[in-house]
Amino acid sequence: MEKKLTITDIANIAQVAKSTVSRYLNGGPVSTKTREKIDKVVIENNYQPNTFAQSLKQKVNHTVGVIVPRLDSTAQVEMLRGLDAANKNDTFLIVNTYQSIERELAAIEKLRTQNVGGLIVLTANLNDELRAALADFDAPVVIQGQEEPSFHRVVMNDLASGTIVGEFAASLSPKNVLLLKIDETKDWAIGHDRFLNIQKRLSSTHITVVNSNFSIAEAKVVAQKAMQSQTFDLIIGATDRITIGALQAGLAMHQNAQYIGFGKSDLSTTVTPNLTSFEYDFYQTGKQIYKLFRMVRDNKPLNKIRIVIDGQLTIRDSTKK
Amino acid sequence: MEKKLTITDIANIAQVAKSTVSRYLNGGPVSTKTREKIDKVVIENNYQPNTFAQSLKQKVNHTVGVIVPRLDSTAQVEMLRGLDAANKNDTFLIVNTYQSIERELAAIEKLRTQNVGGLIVLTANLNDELRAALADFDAPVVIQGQEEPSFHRVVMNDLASGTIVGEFAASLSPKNVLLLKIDETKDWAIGHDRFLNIQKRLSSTHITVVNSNFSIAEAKVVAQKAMQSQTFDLIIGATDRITIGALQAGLAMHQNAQYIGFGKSDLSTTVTPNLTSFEYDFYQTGKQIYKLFRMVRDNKPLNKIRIVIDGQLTIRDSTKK
DNA sequence: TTGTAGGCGTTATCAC
DNA sequence: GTGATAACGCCTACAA
Repeated sequence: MEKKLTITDIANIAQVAKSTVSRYLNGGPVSTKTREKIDKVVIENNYQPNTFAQSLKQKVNHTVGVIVPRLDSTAQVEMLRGLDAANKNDTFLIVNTYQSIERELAAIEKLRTQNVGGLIVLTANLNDELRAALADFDAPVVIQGQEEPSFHRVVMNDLASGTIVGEFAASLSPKNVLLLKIDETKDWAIGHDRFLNIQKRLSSTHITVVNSNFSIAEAKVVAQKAMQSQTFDLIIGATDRITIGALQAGLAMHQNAQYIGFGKSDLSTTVTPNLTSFEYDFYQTGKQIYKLFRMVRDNKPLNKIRIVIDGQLTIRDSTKK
Repeated sequence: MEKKLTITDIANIAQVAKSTVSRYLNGGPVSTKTREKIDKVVIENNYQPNTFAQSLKQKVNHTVGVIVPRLDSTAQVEMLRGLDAANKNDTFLIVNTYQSIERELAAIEKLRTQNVGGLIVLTANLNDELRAALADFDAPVVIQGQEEPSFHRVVMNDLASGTIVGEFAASLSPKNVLLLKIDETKDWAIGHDRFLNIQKRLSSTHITVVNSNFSIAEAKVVAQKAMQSQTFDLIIGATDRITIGALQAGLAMHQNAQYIGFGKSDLSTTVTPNLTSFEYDFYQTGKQIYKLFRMVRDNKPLNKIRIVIDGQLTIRDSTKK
């Protein structure tokens, strides 16, 4: 816990100029003899360069802010894992905004004052204010989750997913369907796109649509209420968690429905019955996001880039009667 | 996205010396007239001071590294939320180590080179190497989760919890008990302390002890295997997730047991039946950790400080026959 | 109250 | 290959 040594200190100890030490540290040309001298001193004193001084010079900041709406979500955590896996030499500053717009704005502002070298916004759900704040940001920005033409983005192909799920759902010939979705003003991709084609494919079936939030508990309450007046034979939830809430409601209300979820949580295979679910690979998505970010930072493309991630339907017990 | 303005730039524009601008920025004495001049320029140009240059002088680094073994855990995320809530003006650098010792060592090393102003290690599970690395760290370190006398720490009172759970379990007069725990070499607090007094209180009952990891899936597999040769009427899992895995195994194997978990996940109240669980308030724990960290950083106490968090048993349907 | 002149630790440029 | 020396952007005596 002694005070940190500087490049000057070890230069003095090793009897060389500090510029030589700097060269040594950065792999510049150094004679074997002096290299050994410096080696010794550096190791003995466990020298660590001062990052601030380095960054002060280098100007390129390798800290990138990652804004995530919540951490208690498999999708988010998997994307973070993907970012980590693809990461070359950046440091991620993860900021949890707890699904609050105000916190998100504050986070952007704080990250700005911290001069992060870029911004990755997961499950971006932008209003005009956020859009403006991000557009103003003086470093590359990549967002994920929503179709925002004015930003570089990685989006899930929710329209196509809906078609696939809708077709599969139709093939089950349900009589009375419950759709548990998210308010589309809160999450357009999930609340609107994901369900658009489901509803189209089931247009000849009786459908009840109810909004929930992302928690199991809320989904259970909402589903239970819907079940008081009707009996459903197919329930599609906007996420696995939501579907699980519905499943528990179904159990409590003794309704014997089939269930379909979205996501790739470990929950789907551990709940009984195992959940049929439309799955996105969020780990790979995270990698893609990082790659896109690097691309944007390095090449500063003129046009906004859009990457689309497809998923696939995995059929499990919850849709086998 | 223009190049950043410096304090010198705005000094030039405002026709004052840069030291005056610096004083202005730091609340030093500035006349109303010049203040207004500078105000104008700063706002118009949306000036942001360079954190690196600032930190280079200030020496006190307000970036705190937070090492967390996993993010897909209610306990961890709640502690992070507590840290956020208690946070005064630090920036947390969250590093997920994915439960890997190597990654944890690497994380410590990386955080060291980043000169973080401190370290908070959640659910610290230390081996000698980690212990050494942390002891060497040239900034305050606070750990959580394990009884490590050589570190400032916040620990859960797992011994007392075990007593409470054990007594309650005994009151259910079970005939055959399954304990699903964690390998004690992997997590002493949970694997050993948490179960020590449970086993004591149930010493006159037939007990089977099996190890699992923290995932629902693994717990289910392990429990199912145990159930092949025996029928249990009480199952106690080391965490809620583990208990839920067991519960699903029980369902699959048509065993009608009672269940007790540990933790405070939203799962316990959404699963059917609702889980009786010994609950710790990890959000408050997170706050405590931050307070302890601040205390340590500011006062540099000579002795290691230990804070103990108690929990409470919440009885729900899973132990009501 | 203001401005001048260092200095924080590092890297980059240039002579040597 | 090496070593002065000048930046980087900010802060802080100190002098004016």
